[in-house]
Amino acid sequence: MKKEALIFTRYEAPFGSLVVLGTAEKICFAGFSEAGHDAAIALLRNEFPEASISQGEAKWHEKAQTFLSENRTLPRVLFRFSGTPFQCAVWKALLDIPRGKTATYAEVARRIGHPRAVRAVGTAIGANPISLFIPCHRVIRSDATIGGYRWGTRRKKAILAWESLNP
DNA sequence: ACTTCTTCTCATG
DNA sequence: CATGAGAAGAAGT
Repeated sequence: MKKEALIFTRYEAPFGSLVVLGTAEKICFAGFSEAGHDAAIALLRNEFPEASISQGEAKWHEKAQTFLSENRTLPRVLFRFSGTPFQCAVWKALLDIPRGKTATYAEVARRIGHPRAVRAVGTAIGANPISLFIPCHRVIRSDATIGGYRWGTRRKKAILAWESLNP
């Protein structure tokens, strides 16, 4: 199988160092890594063992930067979803959450037509490879408490705070 | 009234 | 088969 060429860029955000990975055209992964440059690469290689990863500036670089500085939403066509149909449905639903707002897991479940599959939704959101850009951090529990977060609940709070303080 | 516990639910590994 | 980034209702304090 031919190795896919993927490009990554690191960004500094108020809530941590972000690593964004994708093809020249589309973003397929985003995560946090404070542990340093090498650790970031290791993380990416671990997520995509079959890809050849190098640093560089892809087409989405400018938009990603705009997103971080102006806190805007990215068009979903910019993302490359890889996952089960269920996961894709969940992630698309997340993109419809207005910036600065939050939704509950139950609401997301209802939106995709499985009102009772709240738990499954939680798992699917947790598996989201493009954190931050797909606003998984905007999803909270029904009683308004912060649920879990793949990158730590502390970070989840930080992001939410940043979003509300940044018009 | 508040806290804990029990049960329901469903995609995933 | 067991588990999870949940939720609603019951039971106990």
